[in-house]
Amino acid sequence: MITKPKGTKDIHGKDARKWQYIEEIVSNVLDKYNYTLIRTPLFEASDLFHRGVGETTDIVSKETYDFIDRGNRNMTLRPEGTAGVVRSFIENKMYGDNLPQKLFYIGPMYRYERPQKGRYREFYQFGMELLGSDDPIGDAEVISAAYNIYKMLGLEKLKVNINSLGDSESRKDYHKALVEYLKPHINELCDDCKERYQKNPLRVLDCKVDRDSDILKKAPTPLDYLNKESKERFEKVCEYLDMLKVPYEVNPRLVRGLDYYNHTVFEIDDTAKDMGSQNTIGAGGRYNGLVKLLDGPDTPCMGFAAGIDRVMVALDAEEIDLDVNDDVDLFLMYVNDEEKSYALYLCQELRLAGFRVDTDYLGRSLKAQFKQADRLKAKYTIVLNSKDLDNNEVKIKNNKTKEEEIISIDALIYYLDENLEDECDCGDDCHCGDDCHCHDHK
RNA sequence: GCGGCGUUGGUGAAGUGGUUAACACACUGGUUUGUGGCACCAGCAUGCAUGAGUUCGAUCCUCAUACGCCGCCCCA
Repeated sequence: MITKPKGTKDIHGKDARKWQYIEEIVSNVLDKYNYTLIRTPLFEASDLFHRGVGETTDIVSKETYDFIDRGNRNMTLRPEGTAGVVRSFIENKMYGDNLPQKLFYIGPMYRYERPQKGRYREFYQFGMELLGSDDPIGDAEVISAAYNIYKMLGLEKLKVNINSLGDSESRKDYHKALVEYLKPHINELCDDCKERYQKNPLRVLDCKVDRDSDILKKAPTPLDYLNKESKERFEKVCEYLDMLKVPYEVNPRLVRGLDYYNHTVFEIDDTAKDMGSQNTIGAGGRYNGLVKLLDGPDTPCMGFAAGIDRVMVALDAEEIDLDVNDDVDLFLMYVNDEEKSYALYLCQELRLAGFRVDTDYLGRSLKAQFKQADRLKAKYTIVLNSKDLDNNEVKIKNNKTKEEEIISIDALIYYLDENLEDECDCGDDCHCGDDCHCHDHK
């Protein structure tokens, strides 16, 4: 038997409905912020990620899915979303359109890693990018949008960490200072940190092992080296976050793994137990240098990305059961051929009218059809009967109340409309019919 | 890239170096029922991830491979 590749998964059944629901919330919320969807290719020229994400990052140096296509081009399955969006921004000359450009994406990303909880080789992210604004309100808004999406999904145990790496000048100063500070202490650090010191000294800061040691507690942080401008900027971001009532914590030792960040960086964790070691459900920051690095005009940007797989883990850890509706409205039963063809027709009419309708496809006995209706949690059932059909009538049964009614076929749509309308359980006494966006109220 | 544990039917799983691989749920058929949901009866793994080895004989022991889960690294 051929099985799916390592670290991938099939999403189906009730889970698939949950995914759809999450994606719907993301789209709806970001639509209110006036972000528009952008879809970029799942694979790009390898150079895009080598230059954009950073040659020395682990993501690029050891986790990409690379392949050579039949035209001998080096291609890479995208390991993250920002590089592709920026490439598209430049290639389509969006910098010439109204700025800022406010874009969001949802889709699969690929990293060649050992799978574990909340981590797959093919995983899903949604993200947003604000391109062309350097104003701190953008930083605050992106963070709050991210926060609000999680809240909208019902997540409560959120922790927002923010920090500032400063502009390139501040960052350079700090880097130098940190290396000098750590140099005499090198042998007291854990083995991983010895390696980090060589490769990416900033990462020593959030080491899980040495985090509590005096060496790191006393180590300089990026905040200590912000120049005046960067510092004022960061204070503004915090001020705006207060205004937006986003609870956050300044974490001076927060650093990010991708090279393109500067100024504001942030991470949103879910603090519920059972999150495993992957408790970061989203992260982002400002990347003012990236567009220019990729040969576009110097354009300041702010962005965010969330791991949908991890959001699913978080929902699970917080024991939130997304209330997805997978019940069918009506199950149609039949016995003989005449009824069968009429069932086919009636199904179509009701579906076009907007109801979720199902029927038997296996020539099952009436008893088995009733069982099937129960399994599908049909709200209503109809057993087609030749005599009733001759009278242009059907007997419809409410499966909850067990009440049966004989109504004319012409009135069927109206009947279902009336009776299914108040099925909405958003708790807000809403009488939205088909176009229900009840979760908007929650 | 490194480490630990795991892999038995549609599902959850018990189990043993040697004829018929427990039990439950689900599923299918039947009986009963004023057209089902209850009850009862019957059916449902020639096979225990794959490959090789040890053995008279392996699902059970050994090794390798694949996949899964968890952790490290790293990251969403």
